[in-house]
Amino acid sequence: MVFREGDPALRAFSIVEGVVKLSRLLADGKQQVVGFRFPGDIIGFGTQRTYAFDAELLTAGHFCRIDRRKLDQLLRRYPLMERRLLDLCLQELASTQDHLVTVGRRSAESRVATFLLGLIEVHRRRAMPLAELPMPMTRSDIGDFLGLTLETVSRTFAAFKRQGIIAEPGQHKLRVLNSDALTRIAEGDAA
Amino acid sequence: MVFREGDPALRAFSIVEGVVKLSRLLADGKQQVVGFRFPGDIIGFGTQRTYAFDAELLTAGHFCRIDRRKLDQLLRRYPLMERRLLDLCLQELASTQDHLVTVGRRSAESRVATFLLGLIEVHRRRAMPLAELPMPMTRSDIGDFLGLTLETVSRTFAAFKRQGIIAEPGQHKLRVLNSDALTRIAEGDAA
DNA sequence: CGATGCGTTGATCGGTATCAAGGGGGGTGG
DNA sequence: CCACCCCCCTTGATACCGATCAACGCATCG
Repeated sequence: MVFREGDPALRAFSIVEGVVKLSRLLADGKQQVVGFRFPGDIIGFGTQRTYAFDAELLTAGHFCRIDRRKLDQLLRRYPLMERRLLDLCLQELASTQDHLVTVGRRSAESRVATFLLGLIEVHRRRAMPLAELPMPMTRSDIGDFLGLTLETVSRTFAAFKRQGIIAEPGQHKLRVLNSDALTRIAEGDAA
Repeated sequence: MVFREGDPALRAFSIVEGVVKLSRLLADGKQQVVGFRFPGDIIGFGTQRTYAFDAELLTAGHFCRIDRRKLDQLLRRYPLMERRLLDLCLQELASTQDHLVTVGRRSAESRVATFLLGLIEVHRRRAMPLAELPMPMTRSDIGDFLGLTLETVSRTFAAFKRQGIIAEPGQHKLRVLNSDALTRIAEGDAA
């Protein structure tokens, strides 16, 4: 765990290495994953007293820790930084809204396809090799992200493999063989 | 319409009067409502070139229009305002994440109950009379907000009325008779 | 007076959850 | 080094919730 929902928010973290799962716990023990974060992302920044969600490291990794008070000092000295944080926050808001659309209105197949396309996009933006993507999250994590059970996620992965759309050459490794098909499936079931 | 997704974002709006529905359009014509906004809220602020969603007025109302360029000037003059905007954005982010939890992991009954509790909360915070809340959104709007069909929303309202939990004394008017029951239903089906 | 939009209710279907059983891999301790 | 355990994944059978299809009532408006 990096930090937990409700902990006093004493510092922000810039991810140097590793993948982080952000999630909220429900009363009945279920969790909703609100997002995954990758190297270069900043988590836990903001102005609230406590963190709004759990952050858990899915792989080995390390951070650049940023003390909140020092951050505040920096912000006072360099007002432009505040603008950057606002940008960041707006981006997160937009992506959370996107995700809401996915979870609210799409079939299981379409959700999983959207998730996989997102993974590709993350790696493309970081100019990482696309042939074989690391995918450190478990079926259960993915299910909690997409609002599905882990069984449904597993079945959907199996179906995509049968159709030759993806392959899993090893544990937590993903190869995308037909991203056009994924795009089609993500956009709607027709076709 | 106040503005549409993709329009150049030339100004922000502070809602003086009225209820606004924020939504995104999907490829297949469906829409996902990402939130409702009420008097006192500010919409369309930010740093992006274009608006990230549609904004539609559900009732008569009017705004205080804020020119983007003037806003930028203000921000340069009063850096503290930027902090306020960041706060606002973080709050929206948190509420969108909450909503994601609702849509992703809950039953139809629980979603509707959560929606109604949210309505109450909005009015409580504005110190408005709670006996009879205005509820200008249609069943369809509510369905698109909660990731349900309008029929399911209608049936759930009917069930709540039968159980004496709510009443609708008129068009777009809501009376909550048993908010404890709503809280119980919202938290989980058990009980 | 017809048209249109919103709401209600009923019947049926299907997708996904749930329940269940078993396999495999990696880590730990004996 | 090996055996065991735990966690994750897979696959199957079944149930159920909510979507879909359909018909109708009611108000508002032209």
